[in-house]
Amino acid sequence: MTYTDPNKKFKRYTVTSALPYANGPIHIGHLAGVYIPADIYTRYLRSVGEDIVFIGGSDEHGVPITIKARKEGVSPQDIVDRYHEIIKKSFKELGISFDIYSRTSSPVHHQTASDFFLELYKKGVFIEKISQQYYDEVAQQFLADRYITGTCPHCGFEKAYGDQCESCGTSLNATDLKNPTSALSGAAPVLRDTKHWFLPLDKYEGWLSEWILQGHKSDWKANVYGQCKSWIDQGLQPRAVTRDLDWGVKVPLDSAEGKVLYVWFDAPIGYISATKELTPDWEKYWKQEDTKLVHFIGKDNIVFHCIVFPTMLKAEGSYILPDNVPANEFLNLENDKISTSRNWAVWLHEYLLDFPDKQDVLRFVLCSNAPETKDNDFTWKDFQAKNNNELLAIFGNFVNRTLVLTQKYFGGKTPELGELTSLETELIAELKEFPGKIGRSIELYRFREALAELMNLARLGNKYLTETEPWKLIKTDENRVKTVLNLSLQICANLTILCEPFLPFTAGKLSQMLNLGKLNWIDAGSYTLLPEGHALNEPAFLFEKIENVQIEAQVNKLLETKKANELQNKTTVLAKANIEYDDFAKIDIRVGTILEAERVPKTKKLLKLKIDTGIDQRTVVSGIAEYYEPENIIGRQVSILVNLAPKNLKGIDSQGMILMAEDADGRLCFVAPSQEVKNGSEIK
RNA sequence: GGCGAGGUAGCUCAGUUGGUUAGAGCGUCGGAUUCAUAACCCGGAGGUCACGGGUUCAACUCCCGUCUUCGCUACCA
Repeated sequence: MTYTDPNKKFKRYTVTSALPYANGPIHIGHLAGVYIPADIYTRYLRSVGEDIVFIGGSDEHGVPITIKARKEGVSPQDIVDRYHEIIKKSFKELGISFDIYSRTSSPVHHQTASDFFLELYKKGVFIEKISQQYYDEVAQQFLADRYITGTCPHCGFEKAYGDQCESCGTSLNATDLKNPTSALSGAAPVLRDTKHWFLPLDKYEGWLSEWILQGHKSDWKANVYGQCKSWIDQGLQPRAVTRDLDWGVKVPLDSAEGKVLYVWFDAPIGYISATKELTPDWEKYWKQEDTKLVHFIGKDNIVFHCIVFPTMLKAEGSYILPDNVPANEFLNLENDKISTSRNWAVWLHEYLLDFPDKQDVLRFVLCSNAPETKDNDFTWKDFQAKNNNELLAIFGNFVNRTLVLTQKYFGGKTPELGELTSLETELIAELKEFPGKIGRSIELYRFREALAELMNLARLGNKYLTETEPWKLIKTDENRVKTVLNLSLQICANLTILCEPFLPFTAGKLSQMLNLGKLNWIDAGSYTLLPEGHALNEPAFLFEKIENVQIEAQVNKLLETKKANELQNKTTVLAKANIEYDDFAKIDIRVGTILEAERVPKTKKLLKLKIDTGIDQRTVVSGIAEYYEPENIIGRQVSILVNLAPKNLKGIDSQGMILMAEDADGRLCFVAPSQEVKNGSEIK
């Protein structure tokens, strides 16, 4: 029985958490954004007595995994096996309570995804398109964009990938590359026709608009709603659901040899296949209108879960749609973006080793600091402060002082509840409100708020003890002390129930110390959870202080990473292959002077320059607007490549290229003669 | 440039449909206390609600503009 659905519109819940990509371990960003909120939500609903399945699993297909496998000389299966195990184990140790943690390489998933595709195919949902794609004739296969390297058409970097140039950061199409080379065989690939199936999102625009823009205007988070609106308003395009690749779910059609489902198509179906693996009753969790489907994801996944996947479900026809998609923003680490490739992260499996038995500390910190409404920052100093000054000082300390006093005065047995003063009746009335307040916040996906409310219950307890001063009263009025400690113990019992979704390990310890049986949310709010004379177990600390040395060790670890990264940045790009003098002689570089400069409207980086090259005056468009103000560069001498074929940019014919030096972080500056020379002077 | 989400106390965040004196936690300062892991409890200080206009009797809240952070997207010979 939930607080926000008193009429019981929903009879059961399907909660999914984004499938982590199995090419690396889990870090705190994943946890704060997705898994901790999802786990709190799930544990709460279980405690409330709802029928719920909590689904997770590894996303194991896609090109990056095949690339990593090639690099390491192992099979893609080896890669996903490795990370799947690390991820699964670390989730379990943190207490993320999946009902099933599956994987998309499982046979059930392959079958399910395949069937799903076939069903849409039979319904005539897809459109087929033939396009040209690079094919490696030596390796006899089509090449994913990532498998093609070549010269970047923008910056000339020779090892740009087919989807992106790592030198200038531009995203590319493989067909943009000059001198494309296959990473498989080293051969020059050729363009070949290939057929692919597309999901025509454009045809569902009207429906999406009605369902999301009208139907979920008030209950979806602002960031989620806004992002969806932005996509729908801009107009949706058909999206390819298949790829030429041999790692993934095979396209179940005769004419689709060597093709697999595109990873974004197969991954969300993983939620369904995992449910299938979990229970033969899976259909009621996916196909009955009285099931509430909730996707926990990060903001990078909004479009897939709000637009693409629902369109797939809608097109299939027999599935329910998500009721909510509570996407979180991003978590930063020590003022810098978390990055797997730069190793700038706190890795869960490392945390679990460095801070044994402190799962709840991480859960607490990441929940209280979760990026629910905007990007947030994790710092080790804050981690320490939250543990020492809140979790320990308020929660742990209250429990400890209550148990120690009970041990001391009453031999560890729950004393009897005597006469109640107005102080107690107020306390009892307040206590009664907590389950509802916390529950409602959780149901509305306001986990920070819920956790803060939980802490307020411990505060209430501390205040009660301070106000009644049982350590003084014991000398004069033992009966009164019995009442005070009885109620304090009842608060501890309530904390046990209410903290479980957030701090399951603590709940376990508390339950053991209080010698409690299994209690549920419905029991909370009561002041008679522990009967008179109930024997307690030996008290122990719930939390321990985190010392400066431990924090310094973690900070130093990050500083090391930073140093290593800087070193790496300093290493310059390797020299290109040798050329003959004749090749160089073809290049005509002159010194010229900037006569005019203005911004190209509606661009961020482009300046339109008029250059006196000594030969002529010509117009050049240059991407330097982020580094130079137009008015500051007029009259400057620059180097200009004058015999480059003209190119039209934003409607302007650019006749040449200004030479720029670029450092590791992409900053540009002019390359110019060290003293003024005549315009038109050759550079050689 | 377009779109989306932000910009509120030193830090992390609340502020519902515009309505007394803008709130909370942590930190800080002071007090009280000693049952408790120097913890708890009480109190104080601390805010031009990014900035500039406008609507209104009244604006953190609504409208317009500017600056700024993050994300997506375009361009960057």
